[in-house]
Amino acid sequence: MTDLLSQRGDMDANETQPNIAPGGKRDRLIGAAKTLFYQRGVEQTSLADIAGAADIALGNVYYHFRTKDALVEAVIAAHGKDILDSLAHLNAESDPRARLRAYVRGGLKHQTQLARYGCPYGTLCAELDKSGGSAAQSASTLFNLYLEWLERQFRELARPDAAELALETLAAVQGAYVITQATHSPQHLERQVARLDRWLAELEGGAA
Amino acid sequence: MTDLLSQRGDMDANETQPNIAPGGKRDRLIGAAKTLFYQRGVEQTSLADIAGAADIALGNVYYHFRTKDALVEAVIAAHGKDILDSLAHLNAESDPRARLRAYVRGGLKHQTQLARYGCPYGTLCAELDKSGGSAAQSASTLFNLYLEWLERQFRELARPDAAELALETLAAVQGAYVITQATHSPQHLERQVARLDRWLAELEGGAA
DNA sequence: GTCTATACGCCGATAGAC
DNA sequence: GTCTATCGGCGTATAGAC
Repeated sequence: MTDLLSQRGDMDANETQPNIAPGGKRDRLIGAAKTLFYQRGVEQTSLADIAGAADIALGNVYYHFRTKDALVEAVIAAHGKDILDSLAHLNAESDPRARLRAYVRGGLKHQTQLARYGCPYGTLCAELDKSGGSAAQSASTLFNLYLEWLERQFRELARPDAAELALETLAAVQGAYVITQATHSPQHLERQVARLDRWLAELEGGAA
Repeated sequence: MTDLLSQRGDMDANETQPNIAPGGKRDRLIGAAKTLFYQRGVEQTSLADIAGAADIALGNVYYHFRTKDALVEAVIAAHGKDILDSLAHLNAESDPRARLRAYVRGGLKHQTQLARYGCPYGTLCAELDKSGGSAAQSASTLFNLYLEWLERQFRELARPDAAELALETLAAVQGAYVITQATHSPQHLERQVARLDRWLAELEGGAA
């Protein structure tokens, strides 16, 4: 999980400088794959679909990624970067309680997508886990990014049970996403988010 | 959702009495499919896998189910029956609070499986939802069975917010399952279940 | 009803021209 | 680096003997 974000896939094989420009193509492939994997699932998305969405010839995909699995890993790494970016954004909030409340309310921004396709990370983890490949382990690290951040916030609230609260919070959010997708009801998400926001607002714990 | 459990698949086409014996073969196919769909996912499970696990020739599968989708629907119906059975079992508890607590503790019986493959119904719903087929709608009815039962229990506890509490409970349980699978940690499930059990024990509400 | 054999299409991956 | 063409394998579904 340490070098999850520093790795650039599997390009730098043995050449000193394979290509200076990181190339829009590689990023376009990852972006298209990220979207399609999320909407249709990994197994239901063919490399031809991804290449088409990224306007790249099918055979050329293999220049950037040796196998489909390598592309999956790159998408996971891109998700990790997205998560770190959003957490950095949350850190701009004034105090830990405000950060936590902004975190749970953040799901409302993707209400429609969540109701259709569920949580991008949760559903990806669940699918890869059943496939049994090595990518499952990489995907589970995405949750750890959230857990560590959550635990830090609760510690700053001087809560001795910070680790417990972090798990409880993540579980509550994930549960809300699951029933939101299953029922296709964005209203359910609003209700659960409002409840969690209230819970955090009333949670005991002084600022550090 | 009404006739989810009464349908027997798509056998009774136009024959008066196609076959008296419901046949162990059909049930064996459904049982094998239920297990494999759960462990590997629907898309990753081929009909050859299922036929092999059920000791039935591949071509013969199509005598019992016109398409793979029909088999998926039959598995969903079987899940519905399992759920109703387990709920009927819970109804043997003396009072609604005891029934609710027995429900959340029930997950501990499948701790190992949950840590490996997640919730059988939740992961199935999530996968089918992305595939876009008609089976997704059928799968979502499984959650409704739980929601209706949960709401009934909270109503018997004289809670005016019974529907809200039902959603909250189901979301909490599903969230616990998601992080249990993602972290492969049965201990996390124990922790969350214990917390929910305590919450239910201390929840205000008199017996009806 | 149950089986074997096979049609047909799609997908991951490769070869090789440019 | 990028493209076209294609191989090999697998999966759903069907045909037809028994």
